[in-house]
Amino acid sequence: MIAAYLVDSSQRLKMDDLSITYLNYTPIPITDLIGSGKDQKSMADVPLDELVPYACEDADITYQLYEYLKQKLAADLLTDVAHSLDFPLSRVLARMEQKGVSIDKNLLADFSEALQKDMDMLEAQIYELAGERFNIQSPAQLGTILFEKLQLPAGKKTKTGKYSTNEAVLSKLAHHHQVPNLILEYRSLSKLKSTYSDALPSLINEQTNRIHTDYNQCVAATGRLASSNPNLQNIPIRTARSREIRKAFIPQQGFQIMSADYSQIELRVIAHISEDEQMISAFKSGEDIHARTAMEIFQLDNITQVTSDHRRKAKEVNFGIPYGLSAFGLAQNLGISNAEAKQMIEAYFERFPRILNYIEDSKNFVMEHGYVSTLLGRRRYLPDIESPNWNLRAFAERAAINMPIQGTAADIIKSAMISIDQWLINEGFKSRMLLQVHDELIFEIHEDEQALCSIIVNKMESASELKVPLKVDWGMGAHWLEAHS
DNA sequence: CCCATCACG
DNA sequence: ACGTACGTGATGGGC
Repeated sequence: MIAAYLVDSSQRLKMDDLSITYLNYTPIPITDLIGSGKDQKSMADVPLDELVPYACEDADITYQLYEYLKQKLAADLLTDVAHSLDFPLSRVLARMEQKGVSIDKNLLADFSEALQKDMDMLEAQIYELAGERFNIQSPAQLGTILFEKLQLPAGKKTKTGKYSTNEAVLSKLAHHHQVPNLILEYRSLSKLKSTYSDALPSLINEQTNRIHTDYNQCVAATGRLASSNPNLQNIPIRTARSREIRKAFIPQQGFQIMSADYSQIELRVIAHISEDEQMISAFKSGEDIHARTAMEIFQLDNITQVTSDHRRKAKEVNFGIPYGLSAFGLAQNLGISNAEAKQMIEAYFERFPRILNYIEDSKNFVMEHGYVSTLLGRRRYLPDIESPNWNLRAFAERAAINMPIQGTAADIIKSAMISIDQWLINEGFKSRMLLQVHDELIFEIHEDEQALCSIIVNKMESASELKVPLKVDWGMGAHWLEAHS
């Protein structure tokens, strides 16, 4: 199983102060790995987790290790995604990590200051209304204040039996008391400040003056990447104030930030895998897919009959399908009755019967074979499908539905990344790929190379030939927010 | 160290 | 009749 080997074998060198120099200029001494003199081991005896297969393009020795690891793994690999995709991609990721991204720390410093002021005001109001001071950040203390002192109706308990004070619970309390809303407001500001505004500037590397994330190729069970130290795949965007953070992601002098993202890639993948004619024709003709879904679910004859409420509901169904949605989950998210949600799902499957087939096929496949796989053959084993525990089995079923979809989308963008990076390097362009956020690629485009944008978009759209076209939206600007179309 | 919460696709 | 949508990572509280 590829993932299992890669988890242990191919973590790239850490991008701390030391290793940037290390990566660029110093070949890894082979003796560090196999020892020397009479302690010297054969290459074959080196535990896989000590091998660093692809750290430095310029170092012969790392290349040898890379080749060695390829051979070593070849005997064990079930498929060739490792060779065709993940090994080549590891070099692309190493380049992106080393390149890093510029951060406007003055902007973030000002932002932090403004956040702190607002938090201080909220804090005072909360203490006033609660009638005492307490730690707002402590769910335990907050629970006591809200549900014992103020006698507000407690919602769900957490799984450890304590009062839940999460977003869903506090929102429902909004009309009982002012405090819950103030808490929510305080939390969102606090999150922005501690996780982003304060943290990012402190991670600027002194040598490069940029921040360097780690891309982990081996943790996500679906084949997605993960980003850490810092995580640059969860930079805020959903609210007006939070997306200010994105203004701090800026290009170096003479460049612009360009962002290109796949439109509806997971739904397109479902359309392809399930071969549902309705959905394929909707994507082929470039229709508004949520409006089209609304027409089908609510049995409307004409697109002009689709209200914004229809569309909103249909969008939520489309969103939930790849997760193995339930009537309960849909009802919760839409604030509608269980019965209405159930009816919508039934109507959906009646109109998109092949999607239902896909779900049933996935469940049957995983029960028979113990795994599911993506278009390129990446596998996820789901042993819980045999569990006597109903809950674990249900989770495994939903994961079996989701992984081929999420994973195929990951395969596609990985393939695009390899071809774009190779092309940028081979042609000697100054522009570089900086970041990947699951369905989005972010570049730094040199001012003389703006013509590259349409070629990048083209390469992304032709990364895979599906039964539906792939569509990419893109934009360019003086920072990430402006670039994100 | 785990838990709860919340940021993203 | 069961509990409740998939995949991640960072933070602060509290034991």
